[in-house]
Parts: sequence; C-alpha cells; structure tokens
Amino acid sequence: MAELPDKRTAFIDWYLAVVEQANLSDKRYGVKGMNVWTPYGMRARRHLDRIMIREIEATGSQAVEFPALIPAPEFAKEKEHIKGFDAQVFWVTKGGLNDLDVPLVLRPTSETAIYPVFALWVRSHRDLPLNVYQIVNTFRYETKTTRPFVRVREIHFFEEHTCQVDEAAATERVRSNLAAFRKMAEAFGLPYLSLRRPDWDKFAGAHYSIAFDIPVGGARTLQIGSVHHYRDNFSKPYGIVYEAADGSQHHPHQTTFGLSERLLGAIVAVHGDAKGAVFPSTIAPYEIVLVPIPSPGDAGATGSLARSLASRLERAGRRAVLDDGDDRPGAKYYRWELAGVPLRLEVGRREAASGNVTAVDRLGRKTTIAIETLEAGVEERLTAFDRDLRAAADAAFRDAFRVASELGELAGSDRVRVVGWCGKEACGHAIETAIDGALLGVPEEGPPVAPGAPSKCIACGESTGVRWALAAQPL
RNA sequence: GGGACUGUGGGGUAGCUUGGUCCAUCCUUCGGGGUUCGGGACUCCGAGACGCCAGUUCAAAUCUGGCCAGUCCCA
Repeated sequence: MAELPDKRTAFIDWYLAVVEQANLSDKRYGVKGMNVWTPYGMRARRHLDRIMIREIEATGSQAVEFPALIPAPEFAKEKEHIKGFDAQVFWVTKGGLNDLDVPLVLRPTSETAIYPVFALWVRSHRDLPLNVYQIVNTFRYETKTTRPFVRVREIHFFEEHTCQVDEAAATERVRSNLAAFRKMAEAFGLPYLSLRRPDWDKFAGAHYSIAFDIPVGGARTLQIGSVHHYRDNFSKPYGIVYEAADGSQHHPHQTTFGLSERLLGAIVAVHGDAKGAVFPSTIAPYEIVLVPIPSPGDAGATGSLARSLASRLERAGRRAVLDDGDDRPGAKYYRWELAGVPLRLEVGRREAASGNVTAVDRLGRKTTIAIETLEAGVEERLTAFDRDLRAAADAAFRDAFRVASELGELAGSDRVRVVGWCGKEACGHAIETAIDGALLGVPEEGPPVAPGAPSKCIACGESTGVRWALAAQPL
C-alpha cells in the first residue's frame, strides 16, 4: 500500500486517497459526481442517518417522503428560488419516445415538491406547527470538479420542512434546529461555526440563512449544513393558508433544515490523520476490530478465542469485526487503521495465557483489558477515545482562526479570518475580494476565538454597528 | 461562456520529443501454491491496459483530425 499524501500540504489528494483506500466510496461510476456507496461507506452513512433521525425526531419532526420529480410549473412558482437553482437542475423531458407536455425537474431540493401538498395539508391553526423531514437523494448539475461526499451531483440529503403560525414561531423553530444540530455535531465530534450568511449569499428564496461551517485547513472552510427562515416567501406563491382561531386567514411562516453526506466528508477531513480515516465510535462502521495472532502449534486456539470475544461484544450491542484472514497481523493493523476503526483488540498466545487482551485505540494508545470484564473495558476505552478525539478536533478548531484588522492581511491567509464588518454589502464584497473567497457571515453563537469587541469595519473603517464576521475560501 | 492541459491493467505509472528493438515498464492490486505469522513477509506460478472513430504509413501507445471524458485557470 502506497503512502498517503500529506494532509497538511496536499489536503485534497490526501482526502481522495483516504476515501478511496478506506473503501468508503467508489467514484468509478460513469457519471460525473455520482458515486457508488460501498458496503463500508453505507455502514458509516447509516449511523450518520440514525443520529440525524434521533435528534430531529426528538424535536417533534416526523418522517415523510415526497416524489423525486417536480412539474416545471410548480418549480417556477417562487421566482428567487428558481433563479437560484435554474442553472443546476437536471430535466426529465421525455417519457419513452414522447416529449413530455409538462417537463419534470429532478429535485435539487424539495421545497417545490412539498409545498403544493402543504397547501392541501394545512387548513387550520390546529394543523400547525407542521414539522416533517425526509432523507432522500437530490440532484444538482454541478459543473465544477466533483469530490466524493463533498461536492456531488446526486446528494444524499436530509431536509426538514416546517410551517409555523407566524414569524416568531418560525424563528423559534430555527433555534430548535440549531440546538438539534448542536447535538448531532456532538455525536460526530465536530466543532463548527453557525453563521448567518450575508443577504447576497442566502438560500434562494429565504428571508435569512444560517449555515454551519468547519475549517478544513488554511483559509478554507466546508459548509456542512444550513437552516433557513423563509417567512412567508414560499407559503404565498404556493397558497399555503390556515385559518386562525378568530377566523382570519394567514400564511404560515416556514423553515427548512438541510444536511447531507458532506458530514461524512467533514468527519474524514477533520479527524483523519497520516494513517487514514479516524471515526468516532458513534458513526464508525465498526467500533472494534479483533485481530487474532496465531502462534505455531496453538492449533487455532487464539482464533477461537478471538471469535468468542467478538460474539460477546456483538451480544453487548457493539459493532465488532473479526479479521481472521491470512495476512500477517501488521498488514491488518495498517488496513484497519486506514479504515478508521476506533479500537483494535489483539488476541494472541500472551493474551490467552494472561486472561487479558491488548487494546490499541486509533489515537495509538495501548492498554490491556481483562477478558473477564471485556464489555466494560471496551466501553471505557471507546468513551475515552471519543472524548480525546473531540478534544483534538477542538484544539485544531481553535487554531484555525485569526483576527485580521487590515484588508491587506487577507490575501494568501493561512487561517480563516475573523474580521470586523459594518454590515454593508460593498464592504462585504471588498472583504471577499481581499481573501479571494467569501464572507461567510456573522456568528450566531459568538466568534470562534475570543477577540474582544470589534472596533471598526475592516473595509471602510467605520465603527458604528460593527460586528465580527468570518472570511474564508469555501472548499 | 473564454483559454490551457491530460487520457496507458482495479489504483498509480514508464514509454510519446526522434513511429519499428512494445505480443508495452515498474509499483500496487487480484487468483493459486509453498514457507511464514506479536507492525505493511518471502518466494514460485498466473490474471489484468494504450479513451473512441477516422486518417497518414510497409509499420501508430507514439504523428494528424474529429469526438468523448476529465482536470486546471479566467469570466
């Protein structure tokens, strides 16, 4: 197996090599940006989905599933929305040999599929709030270079759509989504920023957008999710109306919450190291790998011990895999480290004799666990591993930002920049030009470093109404 | 939309300038045998490729044209 490219100096090459060699995705499908989910990648995805479902349902959202095709006239109803997505939709224009009278859009996102039906579902204030989500594939005709998980044309998409009685209730729903994502990210071990996007960069059709971004080295960031407040921008054109208790008619205010397999890419990007992927136990395809180490003349004793330990762990609800292949132990270590398995148990003659197994976690720490209390020992190691993996990610996160006080500091920056911004669009664009990237927006929950209070806008120098904003190069 | 570049086994590559010594190199991978086995073993046997279509030529991975795919830069 070849050495991986260096993560610091050749991040993209490193990322692609890890995704490929860890067998998370097969990009050799014949359509650009449409990759195959491998068995190993699917395992990770299921845990990702499980956590998203757990946290969103805890906030009272219910699963639904809408069709993938949207009639063109429905798609075109909200004019900002279609302007934003026009250039990146796939069209279905033929049925068999005939041209379709009404062309169909393959959903790039599902507002325009769902809201005509919301108009039927919502009649009374008693129908509100309406909180539903779906996990489906969406399609976007991406013209730039595609990357597994990070930029794809067929997206594994989580999207919540809601209707609330009024703007305040919708704002409350946005808060609830932010809190739900906080819990999801906790499970993924991912530190991130919640940023209110500048107006020129909000979701097409939204009143405002809050996006989640993570630093991925240098001045680059990756958006891993977003929450949008639509006000009644969609409920009006789609005719969603409810009758209030006093008999008056109102358009509900809507929100959405979107996540995708980018989260998986983010987990690889953030936690991975020179040896390959590193998964927190919460989403690891396997939490534990058992490697038997045969000795001459032991007649398969270590193999059967390893097998029995694996089934004990399975019975305890752990995801364990036994690697009893013919490779030498060292080769197996490399392979499972590349694959990112949090904990390895080595079972050989020494272990069999002593009643202990050797445990090595993916951060390289070696301990022994008494076989008698195997389940508890594994639990403890995985808990410590998750905690310390998170701590390492937090440390890297804190180091990823620097305050900039002059526009001139932004060019060629090796960090994501925290800047004072007066809020004016012209200044925002000046900042974007200076960093050759984007003004990501204003932190919802405070800046990622503790820079004190901003004194003036980095672009115009004015001091009234200045707040902190983040400038970076979106990946 | 404008420009530049690149396509060789599953992955990565050599060969291309100057056509022939190429039924195509090396690493990895994959299948089988043997010896091994506490951090990527060794060895033997075997499998697997010149993006597509034309053209030039006695002869094309190599030259020419078109197409397709991909990458990068600029708008």
